[in-house]
Amino acid sequence: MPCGGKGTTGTGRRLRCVADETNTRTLPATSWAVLGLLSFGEELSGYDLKKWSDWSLRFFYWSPSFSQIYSELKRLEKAGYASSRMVAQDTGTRDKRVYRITDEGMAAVREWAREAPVDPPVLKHGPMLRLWLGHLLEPEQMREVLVQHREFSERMRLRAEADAEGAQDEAAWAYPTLTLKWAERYYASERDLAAAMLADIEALAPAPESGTRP
Amino acid sequence: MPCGGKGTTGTGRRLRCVADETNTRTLPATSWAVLGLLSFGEELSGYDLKKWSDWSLRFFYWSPSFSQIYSELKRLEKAGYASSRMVAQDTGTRDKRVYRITDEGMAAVREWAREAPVDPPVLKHGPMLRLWLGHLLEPEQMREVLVQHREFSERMRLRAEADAEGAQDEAAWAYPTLTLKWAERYYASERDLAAAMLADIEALAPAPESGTRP
DNA sequence: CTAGAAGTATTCCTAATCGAAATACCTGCC
DNA sequence: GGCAGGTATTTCGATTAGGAATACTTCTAG
Repeated sequence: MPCGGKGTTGTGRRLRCVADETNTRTLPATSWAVLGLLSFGEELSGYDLKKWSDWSLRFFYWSPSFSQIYSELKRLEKAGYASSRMVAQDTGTRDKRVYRITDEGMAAVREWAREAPVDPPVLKHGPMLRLWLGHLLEPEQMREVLVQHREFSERMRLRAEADAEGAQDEAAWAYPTLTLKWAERYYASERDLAAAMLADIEALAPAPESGTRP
Repeated sequence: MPCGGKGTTGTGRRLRCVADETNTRTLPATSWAVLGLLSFGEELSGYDLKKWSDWSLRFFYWSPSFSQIYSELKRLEKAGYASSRMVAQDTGTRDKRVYRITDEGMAAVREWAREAPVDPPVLKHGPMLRLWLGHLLEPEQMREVLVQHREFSERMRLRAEADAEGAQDEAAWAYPTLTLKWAERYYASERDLAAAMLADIEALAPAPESGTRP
Protein backbone atom coordinates (compact mmCIF):
# COMPACT_ATOMS: atom_id res chain seq x y z
CA MET A 1 0.00 0.00 0.00
CA PRO A 2 2.02 2.99 -1.23
CA CYS A 3 1.51 6.66 -0.40
CA GLY A 4 1.24 5.49 3.19
CA GLY A 5 -2.50 5.97 2.74
CA LYS A 6 -5.04 3.66 4.29
CA GLY A 7 -8.37 5.21 3.65
CA THR A 8 -8.27 5.70 -0.10
CA THR A 9 -11.48 3.78 -0.60
CA GLY A 10 -14.84 5.35 -0.09
CA THR A 11 -15.00 8.68 -1.88
CA GLY A 12 -13.96 7.83 -5.40
CA ARG A 13 -12.00 11.12 -5.45
CA ARG A 14 -8.70 11.15 -7.22
CA LEU A 15 -5.81 10.99 -4.80
CA ARG A 16 -2.32 11.94 -5.88
CA CYS A 17 0.84 10.42 -4.47
CA VAL A 18 2.57 13.61 -3.41
CA ALA A 19 5.96 11.91 -2.94
CA ASP A 20 6.51 13.58 0.36
CA GLU A 21 8.82 16.50 -0.54
CA THR A 22 11.15 15.77 2.35
CA ASN A 23 11.66 12.13 1.36
CA THR A 24 14.05 12.52 -1.53
CA ARG A 25 15.41 9.03 -1.92
CA THR A 26 12.57 8.15 -4.24
CA LEU A 27 14.22 8.95 -7.57
CA PRO A 28 14.03 6.42 -10.41
CA ALA A 29 17.07 4.24 -11.05
CA THR A 30 18.18 6.23 -14.08
CA SER A 31 18.48 9.39 -12.00
CA TRP A 32 20.84 7.58 -9.69
CA ALA A 33 22.84 6.35 -12.66
CA VAL A 34 23.29 9.93 -13.90
CA LEU A 35 24.07 11.22 -10.43
CA GLY A 36 26.50 8.32 -10.05
CA LEU A 37 28.27 9.43 -13.22
CA LEU A 38 28.62 12.90 -11.68
CA SER A 39 29.79 11.45 -8.35
CA PHE A 40 33.28 10.96 -9.78
CA GLY A 41 33.58 14.71 -9.37
CA GLU A 42 33.90 16.10 -12.86
CA GLU A 43 31.88 18.90 -14.35
CA LEU A 44 30.06 17.48 -17.34
CA SER A 45 27.54 18.48 -19.99
CA GLY A 46 24.58 16.34 -20.99
CA TYR A 47 26.42 15.38 -24.12
CA ASP A 48 29.50 14.32 -22.13
CA LEU A 49 27.32 12.30 -19.81
CA LYS A 50 25.77 10.47 -22.73
CA LYS A 51 29.20 9.57 -24.07
CA TRP A 52 30.44 8.45 -20.66
CA SER A 53 27.43 6.27 -20.13
CA ASP A 54 27.75 4.80 -23.61
CA TRP A 55 31.33 3.86 -22.83
CA SER A 56 31.18 2.61 -19.29
CA LEU A 57 27.66 1.94 -18.10
CA ARG A 58 26.46 0.22 -21.24
CA PHE A 59 28.19 -3.03 -20.38
CA PHE A 60 25.80 -3.68 -17.55
CA TYR A 61 23.25 -0.88 -17.58
CA TRP A 62 21.37 0.10 -20.74
CA SER A 63 22.54 3.58 -21.61
CA PRO A 64 19.79 6.20 -21.25
CA SER A 65 18.85 8.38 -24.23
CA PHE A 66 19.87 12.01 -24.63
CA SER A 67 16.43 13.26 -23.88
CA GLN A 68 16.34 11.31 -20.67
CA ILE A 69 19.76 12.43 -19.55
CA TYR A 70 18.80 16.05 -20.07
CA SER A 71 15.57 15.71 -18.19
CA GLU A 72 17.28 13.82 -15.37
CA LEU A 73 19.78 16.68 -15.09
CA LYS A 74 16.96 19.19 -14.74
CA ARG A 75 15.35 17.06 -12.11
CA LEU A 76 18.61 16.62 -10.21
CA GLU A 77 19.20 20.35 -10.29
CA LYS A 78 15.70 21.05 -9.00
CA ALA A 79 16.26 18.54 -6.21
CA GLY A 80 19.45 20.35 -5.24
CA TYR A 81 21.63 17.36 -6.11
CA ALA A 82 23.45 19.08 -8.93
CA SER A 83 24.29 22.64 -9.94
CA SER A 84 24.98 23.96 -13.40
CA ARG A 85 26.58 26.85 -15.18
CA MET A 86 26.98 27.91 -18.79
CA VAL A 87 30.44 27.85 -20.29
CA ALA A 88 31.34 29.76 -23.42
CA GLN A 89 33.59 27.71 -25.65
CA ASP A 90 36.84 29.05 -27.06
CA THR A 91 36.39 28.82 -30.76
CA GLY A 92 33.05 28.87 -32.39
CA THR A 93 31.21 25.92 -30.89
CA ARG A 94 27.94 26.56 -29.19
CA ASP A 95 27.89 27.41 -25.47
CA LYS A 96 27.15 24.52 -23.22
CA ARG A 97 25.72 23.93 -19.79
CA VAL A 98 27.87 21.85 -17.46
CA TYR A 99 26.70 20.12 -14.31
CA ARG A 100 28.46 19.38 -11.07
CA ILE A 101 27.27 17.28 -8.16
CA THR A 102 26.48 19.10 -4.88
CA ASP A 103 27.22 17.93 -1.35
CA GLU A 104 23.56 16.98 -0.95
CA GLY A 105 23.76 15.03 -4.19
CA MET A 106 26.85 13.22 -2.97
CA ALA A 107 25.14 12.35 0.31
CA ALA A 108 21.98 11.20 -1.48
CA VAL A 109 23.69 8.97 -4.03
CA ARG A 110 25.92 7.51 -1.33
CA GLU A 111 22.88 6.71 0.74
CA TRP A 112 21.15 5.17 -2.25
CA ALA A 113 24.15 3.00 -3.12
CA ARG A 114 24.42 1.86 0.48
CA GLU A 115 20.86 1.43 1.59
CA ALA A 116 18.60 0.73 -1.37
CA PRO A 117 17.20 -2.79 -1.56
CA VAL A 118 19.00 -5.09 -4.02
CA ASP A 119 16.55 -5.69 -6.81
CA PRO A 120 16.80 -8.22 -9.57
CA PRO A 121 18.46 -7.19 -12.84
CA VAL A 122 16.13 -6.49 -15.76
CA LEU A 123 16.85 -8.62 -18.80
CA LYS A 124 15.10 -8.43 -22.16
CA HIS A 125 16.80 -11.04 -24.25
CA GLY A 126 15.38 -10.68 -27.76
CA PRO A 127 17.39 -13.55 -29.24
CA MET A 128 16.15 -15.96 -26.53
CA LEU A 129 12.57 -14.82 -27.08
CA ARG A 130 12.87 -15.86 -30.70
CA LEU A 131 14.50 -19.15 -29.89
CA TRP A 132 11.73 -19.79 -27.39
CA LEU A 133 9.45 -19.64 -30.44
CA GLY A 134 11.51 -22.37 -32.10
CA HIS A 135 8.37 -24.06 -33.40
CA LEU A 136 8.07 -21.14 -35.84
CA LEU A 137 11.65 -21.36 -37.14
CA GLU A 138 13.73 -23.67 -39.26
CA PRO A 139 16.79 -25.04 -37.45
CA GLU A 140 18.95 -23.05 -39.86
CA GLN A 141 17.34 -19.80 -38.69
CA MET A 142 17.81 -20.70 -35.05
CA ARG A 143 21.48 -21.23 -35.72
CA GLU A 144 21.70 -17.91 -37.49
CA VAL A 145 20.22 -16.05 -34.48
CA LEU A 146 22.62 -17.80 -32.13
CA VAL A 147 25.67 -17.26 -34.28
CA GLN A 148 24.95 -13.56 -34.46
CA HIS A 149 24.37 -13.36 -30.74
CA ARG A 150 27.58 -15.23 -30.06
CA GLU A 151 29.47 -12.80 -32.26
CA PHE A 152 27.89 -9.81 -30.58
CA SER A 153 28.85 -11.23 -27.17
CA GLU A 154 32.43 -11.73 -28.22
CA ARG A 155 32.65 -8.17 -29.55
CA MET A 156 31.33 -6.86 -26.25
CA ARG A 157 33.77 -9.02 -24.34
CA LEU A 158 36.68 -7.65 -26.32
CA ARG A 159 35.55 -4.10 -25.72
CA ALA A 160 35.19 -4.68 -22.00
CA GLU A 161 38.62 -6.25 -21.97
CA ALA A 162 40.17 -3.30 -23.77
CA ASP A 163 38.41 -0.78 -21.53
CA ALA A 164 39.45 -2.66 -18.41
CA GLU A 165 43.04 -2.55 -19.54
CA GLY A 166 42.81 1.18 -20.17
CA ALA A 167 41.23 1.84 -16.76
CA GLN A 168 43.31 -0.36 -14.48
CA ASP A 169 46.13 2.12 -13.92
CA GLU A 170 44.04 4.90 -12.35
CA ALA A 171 43.39 4.33 -8.67
CA ALA A 172 40.14 6.32 -8.98
CA TRP A 173 38.85 3.70 -11.42
CA ALA A 174 39.46 0.69 -9.19
CA TYR A 175 35.76 -0.15 -8.85
CA PRO A 176 34.76 0.63 -12.42
CA THR A 177 37.64 -1.65 -13.41
CA LEU A 178 36.20 -4.38 -11.22
CA THR A 179 32.84 -4.10 -12.98
CA LEU A 180 34.59 -4.13 -16.35
CA LYS A 181 36.22 -7.39 -15.37
CA TRP A 182 32.80 -8.65 -14.42
CA ALA A 183 31.49 -7.55 -17.83
CA GLU A 184 34.35 -9.33 -19.57
CA ARG A 185 33.36 -12.58 -17.87
CA TYR A 186 29.65 -11.92 -18.39
CA TYR A 187 30.03 -11.58 -22.15
CA ALA A 188 32.39 -14.54 -22.28
CA SER A 189 29.64 -16.51 -20.58
CA GLU A 190 26.98 -15.22 -23.00
CA ARG A 191 29.20 -16.31 -25.86
CA ASP A 192 29.67 -19.78 -24.37
CA LEU A 193 25.99 -20.11 -23.56
CA ALA A 194 25.18 -19.37 -27.21
CA ALA A 195 27.69 -22.02 -28.28
CA ALA A 196 26.19 -24.54 -25.86
CA MET A 197 22.69 -23.89 -27.18
CA LEU A 198 23.96 -24.25 -30.70
CA ALA A 199 25.20 -27.70 -29.69
CA ASP A 200 21.82 -28.53 -28.11
CA ILE A 201 20.06 -27.59 -31.34
CA GLU A 202 22.54 -29.65 -33.28
CA ALA A 203 21.54 -32.62 -31.13
CA LEU A 204 17.82 -32.01 -31.73
CA ALA A 205 18.06 -31.27 -35.45
CA PRO A 206 21.42 -32.13 -36.97
CA ALA A 207 22.62 -29.80 -39.73
CA PRO A 208 22.93 -31.40 -43.19
CA GLU A 209 26.71 -30.85 -43.22
CA SER A 210 27.54 -32.55 -39.97
CA GLY A 211 27.39 -36.12 -38.78
CA THR A 212 27.36 -37.48 -42.29
CA ARG A 213 30.89 -38.77 -42.26
CA PRO A 214 31.08 -42.51 -43.04
CA MET B 1 15.97 8.17 -41.76
CA PRO B 2 12.69 6.48 -40.78
CA CYS B 3 9.25 7.00 -42.33
CA GLY B 4 11.05 6.64 -45.65
CA GLY B 5 10.81 10.40 -45.91
CA LYS B 6 13.55 12.47 -47.47
CA GLY B 7 12.22 15.98 -47.67
CA THR B 8 11.17 16.54 -44.08
CA THR B 9 13.25 19.69 -43.75
CA GLY B 10 12.07 22.98 -45.07
CA THR B 11 8.53 23.65 -43.92
CA GLY B 12 8.70 23.28 -40.17
CA ARG B 13 5.34 21.54 -40.39
CA ARG B 14 4.74 18.63 -38.09
CA LEU B 15 5.00 15.36 -39.95
CA ARG B 16 3.58 12.17 -38.50
CA CYS B 17 5.00 8.74 -39.11
CA VAL B 18 1.92 7.06 -40.51
CA ALA B 19 3.39 3.56 -40.18
CA ASP B 20 2.30 2.59 -43.62
CA GLU B 21 -0.88 0.64 -42.95
CA THR B 22 0.17 -2.16 -45.25
CA ASN B 23 3.52 -2.70 -43.56
CA THR B 24 2.46 -4.45 -40.42
CA ARG B 25 5.72 -5.96 -39.22
CA THR B 26 6.47 -2.83 -37.22
CA LEU B 27 5.03 -3.84 -33.87
CA PRO B 28 7.08 -3.33 -30.69
CA ALA B 29 8.87 -6.33 -29.23
CA THR B 30 6.33 -6.84 -26.47
CA SER B 31 3.54 -7.29 -29.02
CA TRP B 32 5.52 -10.09 -30.57
CA ALA B 33 6.08 -11.63 -27.18
CA VAL B 34 2.33 -11.71 -26.52
CA LEU B 35 1.57 -12.98 -30.00
CA GLY B 36 4.30 -15.56 -29.48
CA LEU B 37 2.56 -16.75 -26.34
CA LEU B 38 -0.61 -17.17 -28.38
CA SER B 39 1.27 -18.94 -31.17
CA PHE B 40 1.27 -22.16 -29.17
CA GLY B 41 -2.37 -22.35 -30.19
CA GLU B 42 -4.34 -22.05 -26.97
CA GLU B 43 -7.21 -19.71 -26.34
CA LEU B 44 -6.15 -17.48 -23.46
CA SER B 45 -7.41 -14.53 -21.44
CA GLY B 46 -5.24 -11.54 -20.55
CA TYR B 47 -4.95 -12.91 -17.06
CA ASP B 48 -3.80 -16.30 -18.34
CA LEU B 49 -1.27 -14.61 -20.58
CA LYS B 50 0.15 -12.68 -17.65
CA LYS B 51 0.57 -15.85 -15.66
CA TRP B 52 2.15 -17.69 -18.57
CA SER B 53 4.60 -14.92 -19.17
CA ASP B 54 5.46 -14.70 -15.47
CA TRP B 55 6.23 -18.39 -15.52
CA SER B 56 8.04 -18.91 -18.76
CA LEU B 57 9.19 -15.66 -20.33
CA ARG B 58 10.46 -14.06 -17.16
CA PHE B 59 13.69 -16.05 -17.17
CA PHE B 60 14.94 -14.19 -20.20
CA TYR B 61 12.35 -11.58 -21.06
CA TRP B 62 10.98 -9.14 -18.49
CA SER B 63 7.33 -9.98 -18.05
CA PRO B 64 5.01 -7.21 -19.23
CA SER B 65 2.45 -5.72 -16.85
CA PHE B 66 -1.27 -6.50 -16.93
CA SER B 67 -2.10 -3.14 -18.41
CA GLN B 68 0.31 -3.68 -21.22
CA ILE B 69 -0.84 -7.18 -21.99
CA TYR B 70 -4.43 -6.00 -22.23
CA SER B 71 -3.55 -3.12 -24.51
CA GLU B 72 -1.35 -5.34 -26.68
CA LEU B 73 -4.26 -7.73 -27.05
CA LYS B 74 -6.48 -4.90 -28.26
CA ARG B 75 -3.83 -3.83 -30.71
CA LEU B 76 -3.33 -7.38 -31.98
CA GLU B 77 -7.05 -7.78 -32.47
CA LYS B 78 -7.27 -4.50 -34.38
CA ALA B 79 -4.36 -5.61 -36.55
CA GLY B 80 -6.20 -8.83 -37.32
CA TYR B 81 -3.56 -10.99 -35.64
CA ALA B 82 -5.87 -12.25 -32.91
CA SER B 83 -9.59 -12.74 -32.43
CA SER B 84 -11.51 -12.81 -29.21
CA ARG B 85 -14.78 -13.97 -27.74
CA MET B 86 -16.44 -13.75 -24.36
CA VAL B 87 -16.88 -16.92 -22.39
CA ALA B 88 -19.33 -17.26 -19.54
CA GLN B 89 -17.87 -19.24 -16.71
CA ASP B 90 -19.66 -22.18 -15.12
CA THR B 91 -20.05 -21.18 -11.55
CA GLY B 92 -20.16 -17.62 -10.49
CA THR B 93 -16.86 -16.17 -11.64
CA ARG B 94 -16.95 -13.16 -13.89
CA ASP B 95 -17.13 -13.63 -17.67
CA LYS B 96 -13.86 -13.36 -19.45
CA ARG B 97 -12.58 -12.52 -22.89
CA VAL B 98 -10.33 -15.10 -24.45
CA TYR B 99 -8.00 -14.53 -27.39
CA ARG B 100 -6.87 -16.84 -30.14
CA ILE B 101 -4.23 -16.22 -32.79
CA THR B 102 -5.45 -15.89 -36.40
CA ASP B 103 -3.76 -17.25 -39.51
CA GLU B 104 -2.48 -13.75 -40.29
CA GLY B 105 -1.11 -13.51 -36.77
CA MET B 106 0.62 -16.84 -37.16
CA ALA B 107 2.15 -15.73 -40.45
CA ALA B 108 3.24 -12.40 -39.00
CA VAL B 109 4.87 -13.78 -35.87
CA ARG B 110 6.57 -16.48 -37.90
CA GLU B 111 7.94 -13.86 -40.24
CA TRP B 112 9.11 -11.74 -37.32
CA ALA B 113 10.85 -14.66 -35.63
CA ARG B 114 12.55 -15.60 -38.89
CA GLU B 115 13.43 -12.29 -40.45
CA ALA B 116 13.82 -9.60 -37.80
CA PRO B 117 17.36 -8.39 -37.22
CA VAL B 118 19.08 -9.88 -34.16
CA ASP B 119 19.43 -7.02 -31.75
CA PRO B 120 21.45 -6.94 -28.57
CA PRO B 121 19.76 -7.97 -25.32
CA VAL B 122 18.78 -5.16 -22.96
CA LEU B 123 20.34 -5.50 -19.54
CA LYS B 124 19.76 -3.20 -16.58
CA HIS B 125 21.89 -4.63 -13.86
CA GLY B 126 21.09 -2.60 -10.73
CA PRO B 127 23.52 -4.48 -8.48
CA MET B 128 26.43 -3.85 -10.89
CA LEU B 129 25.48 -0.17 -11.14
CA ARG B 130 25.92 0.09 -7.41
CA LEU B 131 29.16 -1.81 -7.38
CA TRP B 132 30.40 0.46 -10.15
CA LEU B 133 29.97 3.22 -7.58
CA GLY B 134 32.23 1.36 -5.19
CA HIS B 135 33.93 4.57 -4.13
CA LEU B 136 30.70 5.44 -2.31
CA LEU B 137 30.45 2.15 -0.42
CA GLU B 138 32.22 0.34 2.36
CA PRO B 139 33.59 -3.07 1.33
CA GLU B 140 31.09 -4.66 3.69
CA GLN B 141 28.19 -3.12 1.76
CA MET B 142 29.60 -4.25 -1.57
CA ARG B 143 29.75 -7.77 -0.22
CA GLU B 144 26.17 -7.53 0.96
CA VAL B 145 24.93 -6.49 -2.50
CA LEU B 146 26.83 -9.35 -4.12
CA VAL B 147 25.71 -11.95 -1.63
CA GLN B 148 22.09 -11.01 -2.19
CA HIS B 149 22.53 -11.07 -5.93
CA ARG B 150 24.21 -14.46 -5.76
CA GLU B 151 21.32 -15.81 -3.74
CA PHE B 152 18.77 -14.38 -6.13
CA SER B 153 20.62 -15.98 -9.06
CA GLU B 154 20.66 -19.36 -7.39
CA ARG B 155 16.94 -19.15 -6.66
CA MET B 156 16.26 -18.36 -10.31
CA ARG B 157 18.51 -21.20 -11.43
CA LEU B 158 16.60 -23.65 -9.26
CA ARG B 159 13.30 -22.45 -10.62
CA ALA B 160 14.49 -22.76 -14.21
CA GLU B 161 15.75 -26.24 -13.43
CA ALA B 162 12.43 -27.28 -11.92
CA ASP B 163 10.46 -25.80 -14.83
CA ALA B 164 12.72 -27.46 -17.37
CA GLU B 165 12.14 -30.80 -15.73
CA GLY B 166 8.39 -30.25 -15.80
CA ALA B 167 8.42 -29.25 -19.49
CA GLN B 168 10.77 -31.81 -21.00
CA ASP B 169 8.19 -34.54 -21.52
CA GLU B 170 5.89 -32.62 -23.84
CA ALA B 171 7.11 -32.62 -27.43
CA ALA B 172 5.36 -29.27 -27.98
CA TRP B 173 7.65 -27.72 -25.38
CA ALA B 174 10.92 -28.83 -26.94
CA TYR B 175 12.11 -25.31 -27.70
CA PRO B 176 10.84 -23.68 -24.52
CA THR B 177 12.69 -26.48 -22.72
CA LEU B 178 15.84 -25.56 -24.59
CA THR B 179 15.56 -21.94 -23.45
CA LEU B 180 14.90 -23.10 -19.90
CA LYS B 181 18.13 -25.05 -20.06
CA TRP B 182 19.79 -21.90 -21.29
CA ALA B 183 18.28 -19.98 -18.36
CA GLU B 184 19.52 -22.60 -15.93
CA ARG B 185 23.06 -22.09 -17.19
CA TYR B 186 22.63 -18.32 -17.37
CA TYR B 187 21.67 -18.02 -13.70
CA ALA B 188 24.37 -20.49 -12.70
CA SER B 189 26.81 -18.17 -14.44
CA GLU B 190 25.36 -15.08 -12.74
CA ARG B 191 25.79 -16.83 -9.42
CA ASP B 192 29.41 -17.74 -10.21
CA LEU B 193 30.17 -14.25 -11.51
CA ALA B 194 28.93 -12.81 -8.22
CA ALA B 195 31.17 -15.23 -6.34
CA ALA B 196 34.16 -14.29 -8.50
CA MET B 197 33.60 -10.59 -7.90
CA LEU B 198 33.28 -11.27 -4.19
CA ALA B 199 36.73 -12.83 -4.41
CA ASP B 200 38.07 -9.82 -6.34
CA ILE B 201 36.78 -7.49 -3.65
CA GLU B 202 38.31 -9.69 -1.00
CA ALA B 203 41.65 -9.23 -2.75
CA LEU B 204 41.25 -5.44 -2.87
CA ALA B 205 39.92 -4.99 0.66
CA PRO B 206 40.25 -8.10 2.86
CA ALA B 207 37.43 -8.66 5.31
CA PRO B 208 38.42 -8.43 9.01
CA GLU B 209 37.47 -12.10 9.57
CA SER B 210 39.58 -13.60 6.84
CA GLY B 211 43.28 -13.97 6.29
CA THR B 212 44.07 -13.38 9.96
CA ARG B 213 44.97 -16.96 10.72
CA PRO B 214 48.53 -17.23 12.14
C1' DC C 1 35.89 26.19 -52.96
C1' DT C 2 31.74 24.27 -51.76
C1' DA C 3 28.52 20.58 -50.65
C1' DG C 4 27.89 17.25 -47.59
C1' DA C 5 29.26 14.18 -43.81
C1' DA C 6 30.27 13.96 -39.11
C1' DG C 7 30.80 15.87 -34.46
C1' DT C 8 28.98 18.88 -30.59
C1' DA C 9 24.96 20.25 -27.91
C1' DT C 10 20.14 20.46 -26.70
C1' DT C 11 15.09 20.24 -27.12
C1' DC C 12 10.65 18.37 -28.51
C1' DC C 13 7.39 15.01 -29.24
C1' DT C 14 5.30 10.57 -29.33
C1' DA C 15 4.98 5.99 -28.25
C1' DA C 16 6.09 2.34 -25.14
C1' DT C 17 6.13 0.66 -20.57
C1' DC C 18 5.49 0.29 -15.69
C1' DG C 19 3.09 -0.33 -11.64
C1' DA C 20 -0.24 0.78 -8.49
C1' DA C 21 -4.97 1.24 -7.64
C1' DA C 22 -9.87 0.83 -8.62
C1' DT C 23 -13.44 -2.29 -9.57
C1' DA C 24 -15.92 -6.55 -9.05
C1' DC C 25 -17.13 -10.92 -7.88
C1' DC C 26 -16.09 -15.56 -5.89
C1' DT C 27 -14.15 -19.05 -2.52
C1' DG C 28 -12.33 -20.59 1.63
C1' DC C 29 -10.88 -20.04 6.24
C1' DC C 30 -11.03 -18.55 11.07
C1' DG D 1 -19.32 -12.35 9.40
C1' DG D 2 -15.36 -10.64 7.85
C1' DC D 3 -11.34 -10.67 5.47
C1' DA D 4 -7.55 -12.69 2.97
C1' DG D 5 -6.67 -14.35 -1.56
C1' DG D 6 -7.55 -15.73 -6.36
C1' DT D 7 -9.72 -14.43 -10.93
C1' DA D 8 -10.33 -10.75 -14.35
C1' DT D 9 -9.99 -6.17 -16.42
C1' DT D 10 -9.60 -1.11 -16.68
C1' DT D 11 -7.74 3.34 -15.61
C1' DC D 12 -4.33 6.65 -14.51
C1' DG D 13 -0.07 8.92 -13.95
C1' DA D 14 4.76 8.60 -14.18
C1' DT D 15 8.73 6.79 -16.35
C1' DT D 16 11.48 5.49 -20.20
C1' DA D 17 12.79 5.17 -24.99
C1' DG D 18 14.23 7.04 -28.97
C1' DG D 19 13.63 9.46 -33.27
C1' DA D 20 13.50 14.03 -35.30
C1' DA D 21 14.39 18.91 -35.30
C1' DT D 22 17.56 22.53 -34.65
C1' DA D 23 21.89 24.81 -35.00
C1' DC D 24 26.47 25.58 -35.51
C1' DT D 25 31.27 23.79 -36.53
C1' DT D 26 34.97 21.28 -38.57
C1' DC D 27 36.62 18.09 -41.71
C1' DT D 28 36.79 16.11 -46.25
C1' DA D 29 36.12 14.78 -51.01
C1' DG D 30 34.98 16.23 -55.53
